[in-house]
Amino acid sequence: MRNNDRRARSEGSKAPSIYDVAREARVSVFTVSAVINKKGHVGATLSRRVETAIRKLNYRPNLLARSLARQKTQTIGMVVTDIANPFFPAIVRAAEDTAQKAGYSVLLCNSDDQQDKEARYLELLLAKRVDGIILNKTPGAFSASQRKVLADAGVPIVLLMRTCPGLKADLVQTDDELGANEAVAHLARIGHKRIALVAGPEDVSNAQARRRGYVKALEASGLTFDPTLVFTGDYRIDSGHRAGSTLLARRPDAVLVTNYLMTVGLMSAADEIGMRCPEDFALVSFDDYPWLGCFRPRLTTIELPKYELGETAVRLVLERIEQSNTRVQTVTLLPQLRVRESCGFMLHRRRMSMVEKASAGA
Amino acid sequence: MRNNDRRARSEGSKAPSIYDVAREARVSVFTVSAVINKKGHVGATLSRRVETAIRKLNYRPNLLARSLARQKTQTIGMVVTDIANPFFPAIVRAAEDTAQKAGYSVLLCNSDDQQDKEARYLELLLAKRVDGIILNKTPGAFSASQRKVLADAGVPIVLLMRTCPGLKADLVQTDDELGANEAVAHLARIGHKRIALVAGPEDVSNAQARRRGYVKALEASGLTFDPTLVFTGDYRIDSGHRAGSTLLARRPDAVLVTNYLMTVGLMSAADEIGMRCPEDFALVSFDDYPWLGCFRPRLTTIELPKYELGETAVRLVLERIEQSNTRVQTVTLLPQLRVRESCGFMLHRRRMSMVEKASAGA
DNA sequence: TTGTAGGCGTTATCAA
DNA sequence: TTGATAACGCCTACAA
Repeated sequence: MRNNDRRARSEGSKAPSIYDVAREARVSVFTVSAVINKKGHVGATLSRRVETAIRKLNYRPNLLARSLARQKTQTIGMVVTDIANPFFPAIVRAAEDTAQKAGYSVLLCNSDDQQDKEARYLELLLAKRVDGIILNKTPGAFSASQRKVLADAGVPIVLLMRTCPGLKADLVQTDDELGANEAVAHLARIGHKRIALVAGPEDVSNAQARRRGYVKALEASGLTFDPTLVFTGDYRIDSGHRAGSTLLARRPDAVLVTNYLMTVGLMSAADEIGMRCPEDFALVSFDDYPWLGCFRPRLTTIELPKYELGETAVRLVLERIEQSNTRVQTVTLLPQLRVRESCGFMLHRRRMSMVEKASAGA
Repeated sequence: MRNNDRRARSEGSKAPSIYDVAREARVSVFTVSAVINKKGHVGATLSRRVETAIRKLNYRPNLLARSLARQKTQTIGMVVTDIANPFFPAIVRAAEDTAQKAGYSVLLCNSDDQQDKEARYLELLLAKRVDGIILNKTPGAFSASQRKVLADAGVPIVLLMRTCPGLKADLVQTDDELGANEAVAHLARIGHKRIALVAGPEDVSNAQARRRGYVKALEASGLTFDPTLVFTGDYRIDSGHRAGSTLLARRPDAVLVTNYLMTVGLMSAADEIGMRCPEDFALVSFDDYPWLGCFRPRLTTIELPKYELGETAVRLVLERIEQSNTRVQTVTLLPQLRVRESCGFMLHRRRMSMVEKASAGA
């Protein structure tokens, strides 16, 4: 009696509703709904009539209305620093794929590592009633009121690559301490003594881990930690450039740069002051990309499994959406050292074989 | 009488609705709604009472319900080939920014250049009742039924970088014929004769344009078009690799690669067969990235204004959402040739100056 | 200026 | 198995 009457007019422009289908098929909306959602228990005859009506009217369920009624949007929000940072596209892509397979969509937000932007986006996601959130937290913690808001909303949150002080939530990350450790150990093994570090923001958990790995590997290799060989950047190109100008002037043997954008900055700084890699300094960079193996210097990198990160993040939110009572879990994926040329390994090998020849000749 | 009664219980978990606010503020939902939407004409007293109630209950409008009621989702769908293709992140980012400023969200979809995926995503976007769609069309046209579906839905569509046969819609693109033309003209100018082309899919408009630019520049430079020097790829790394294996064996002086991923593939192929750029062959690539200037060879590129692309695409959809009666428009942005080393310009200069010296000495 | 009530397009409960 | 009808939470004529 509510919807069935109006719109008797031959649909001027508006999309057909479930009522239109019901009328066309001479059944009730319930039946139509049951057919659409394959609830079974609908007679073959009616079922067929409904199918026909749907095709005839070109009916397409309004997902908005469905979400409102079901109290579930089949959408997960994802806020990352910046999709234009090449670290994220693969992760986002993986998240999209995984979500899609499970019938979910992904709403992407860029925080630019700014807390106010992040806050606004989270607000938006809550207002849109997303079923879950994947969060690459900006540096720093949430305020008490923010934490309360999030808790009250009761939306599952999965942290991505960065923990958040005071927020107990699922977490997907990579073992960055291990990654940095291996990188530095490798550099030390092939003879580098003065190993510099271009670190990420001090209040970002993965930056801390990378720093720890650096320090520990230094100790384990019997090298002394030199604070003047550490530059703290913000994971962006500019800071990498500044790091290069500062650090390279101190003539390190090698430098570990903890993300790709900073490596790009550092390399241009090196260009400007005429220093070459690996001849004048060795370099290992976090993050690997398909193009790093085919340009010079071929970068030695610590690859982070980006696709798995996105996949896992979505898997965790979905699990929590389905049953929120399970206990918080952390998934830590393994990085992988890919030795190429920038670390000076080839130079090292050549030196070694020359030494061998020399001693053989003696 | 419908919503106000239930939920007298002290909100167990559910989010407060506008009715809760109304009750708390002892006003009607209308008043609350008016305050929220700043419709003015609400007394100062009530207004204040409402504000207080909102804060107290931590009320947050349900955007789903609002969308359903207003018949407007403030969301635009964006379907691109693959966000993991480095060409897209900046565009998507720009779109996100621009949309956000206007109060819209962006729903991102990856078609992988597969028509069925594209179709499914378009279906999804329509079901979600997005207000507009930005489409980086897969190769090929829409079927008649698809065109009808899209037309019936009445959703504004803006084409991005690729036209769609049979679909009259707004379009943002770059002048790729010009870009390719300038690149090839430059190559010819510095002495390259046998210039190869790694083209994109034949049924993609921008690939056609790039091919046209190549051919015309060849003609204008008095060089003959050699079909064996043209390889048709699909804008992905693998096809670039195949292009490299095939084309480089024919010893071209130079090659124009029409996107970055194919350049990556071609460069690794070159590595494998021991050919170096620019010594053994010159190269110009479409798309520029911040990191192309600091690795060797420094790539000469045709930069496409990615940010403006995304920005313009959103601007166009928004315009059409607001008034759909304006006539279809095409925006063509200008590419920019960035001469670095891979095109052999430096080698050319050196040769030139040697010639000068030689003739001076004579 | 404010309130009432119906509509947005679904789902879901409860009878029949 | 079906049908009527009340949510879902918001907007918005139409009244008051």
